[in-house]
Amino acid sequence: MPELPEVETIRCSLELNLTGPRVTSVSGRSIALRRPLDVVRLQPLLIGRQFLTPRRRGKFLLLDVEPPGSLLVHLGMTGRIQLVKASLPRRDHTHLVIHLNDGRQLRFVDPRRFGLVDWLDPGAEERDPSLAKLGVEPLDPCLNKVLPPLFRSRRAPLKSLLLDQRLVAGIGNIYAAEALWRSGIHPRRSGNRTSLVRLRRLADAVRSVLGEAIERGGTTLRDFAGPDGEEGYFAVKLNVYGRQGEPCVKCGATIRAARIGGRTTAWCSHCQR
DNA sequence: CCAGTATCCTGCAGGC
DNA sequence: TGCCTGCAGGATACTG
Repeated sequence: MPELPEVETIRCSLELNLTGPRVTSVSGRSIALRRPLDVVRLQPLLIGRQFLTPRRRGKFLLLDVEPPGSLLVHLGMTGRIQLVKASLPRRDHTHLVIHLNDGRQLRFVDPRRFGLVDWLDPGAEERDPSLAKLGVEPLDPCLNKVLPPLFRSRRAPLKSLLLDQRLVAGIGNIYAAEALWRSGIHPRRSGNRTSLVRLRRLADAVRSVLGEAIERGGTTLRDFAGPDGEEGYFAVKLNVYGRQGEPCVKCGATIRAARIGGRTTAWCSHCQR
């Protein structure tokens, strides 16, 4: 489900609400997620420990604890993290529950099970097979210097390149489509057939689209810091994603959609060349 | 190495 | 109403 802005919003919420209490117990069912979830292994690693300020890398969350070590979390398509009172009924597909000594629980819920929760010993980050391959952080101010040469050496469609986490880490199907629309570039255009000027524009669009989404997430964050404290997903104003058949907000032409690199992609055939 | 496809899983919307 | 199909915001193993 979530892309970088949603993960960053969750990270921010956990920074405000998860640091402090200690873990009293860990429960759940060991089950096949993207990586096998091993609840029994997590118990001695987490019990008695305290969460520190969480970090994010691409769409991964790193929940550091003291003494040192980290929970590595990825939400896949349908993963959710809840930080709630223990009395709140559990949703279906709650795979892991971390009990805290202030009466709350950190829960990992994931119906489709494309997500993961794993343990990283101190220093294991660099060796983790998923983390090690990740490309540049898209919010890095240098993105418009780094992305153009990277994309120019590929002939896959820009849409596919944006989704490749080894090149840029954190963009998903929604924000890839939105960034292409914002920069006026056709999603099927090949990397090596796109000018450096336009690639710089694409990089800037990626940064601004993600940045604005995070700001809106921050706004939502204030709203949902309510009684149950459930993580919510926020509705960003989307200009092309899911709008096929509707008029382009810029030019009025009909938004089209097709599969590119196996993923449905929407674009404006007039604005995007 | 690169590009494209199949695949893991559940839930839901739409067609008949 | 129920059954079936296809599709969903992801990552990766595999193929050519």
